[in-house]
Amino acid sequence: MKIATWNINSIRARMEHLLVWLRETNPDVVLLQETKVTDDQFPTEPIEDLGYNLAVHGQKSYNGVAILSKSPIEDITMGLPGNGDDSQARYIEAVIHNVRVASIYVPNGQEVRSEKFQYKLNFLDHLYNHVKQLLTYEEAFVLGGDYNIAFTDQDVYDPEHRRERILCSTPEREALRKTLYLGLTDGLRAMHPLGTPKGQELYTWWDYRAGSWQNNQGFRIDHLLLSPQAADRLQGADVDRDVRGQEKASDHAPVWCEV
DNA sequence: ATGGTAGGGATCCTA
Repeated sequence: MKIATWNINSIRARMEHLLVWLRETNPDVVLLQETKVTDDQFPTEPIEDLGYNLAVHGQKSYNGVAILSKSPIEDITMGLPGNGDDSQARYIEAVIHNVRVASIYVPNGQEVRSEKFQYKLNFLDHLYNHVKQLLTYEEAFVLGGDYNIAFTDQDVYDPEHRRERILCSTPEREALRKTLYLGLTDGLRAMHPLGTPKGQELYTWWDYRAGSWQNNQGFRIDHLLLSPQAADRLQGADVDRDVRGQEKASDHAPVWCEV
C-alpha cells in the first residue's frame, strides 16, 4: 500500500499537476493539505475518473485537507479530536484497508511567541493526546501531513540562520518530538538515515521567495509518522522532488511511503 | 532587519 502526503497549495490551482502525478506514481492513498476550497467546490470528478474515492474537509480560502483512496474510505473523522469546534479545517482521519490514516495541516505559527504560534502549540498538544489514544488500539496507522516543523538541524538548509525561528524553534520541536517519542516512526528518515549527500537532502518544502528552489534552500517539514504496527511493515519512503521543479508547482513536494 | 513569491479573493491575509 503506497501512501503519499502532499501540500498542494490550492487544489484548483494544482489540479493538472495532481492528475499527472497520480497517473505517473499511482499511489493507493493520498493525503492532501491546503486544498483552499469548500467541500461543495472541490473538483471531485477528474479524481474519481482515475479510480479514487474522496473524503474532503475544507473551508473557503485557507487550509483544507482531503483523503484520496482507491479502496473504500471508512470511519471518517473531520477535525482534530479535542480541538473543540475549530473553524480551521486542518485534520481528517479515516480507515482504509484496516490502516488508519490522517491528513494533517499543522498551523504554520507565523512568528515564535505570536498568538498564531500559541495556536500551533495548542494544536500539537491536542495531536499528542489524540495519538496517545490511537496507540491504545495497537493498530497500523500512518499520520501524514504538513507539520510545519523540521525535526532537526539536518532537516534545514541553513540551521544557524533559522535558529529559534518558525519551523525550527525549540518549543515547537519539543511539542512534536513528544508525540514522536510516544513510539511513532518518522517514515522518511527511517528509510534515509542521516548523512545524505549534498543536493540530495530530504527537503519537502522550498519557499517561493528568494530563489529558494533554485538554490536548494529547503526544509523537511512534511512527514509520515507511523505506528509500530505500520513501521514493522515499512518497505520504502521517498520525496517526489522533481514535482517541485515543474512550472507553477506547489511549494511542497509529495512524500510517500510503502507499507 | 527586510523583502523576496504565490494563492485566494478582496483591495489584504496567510504562508
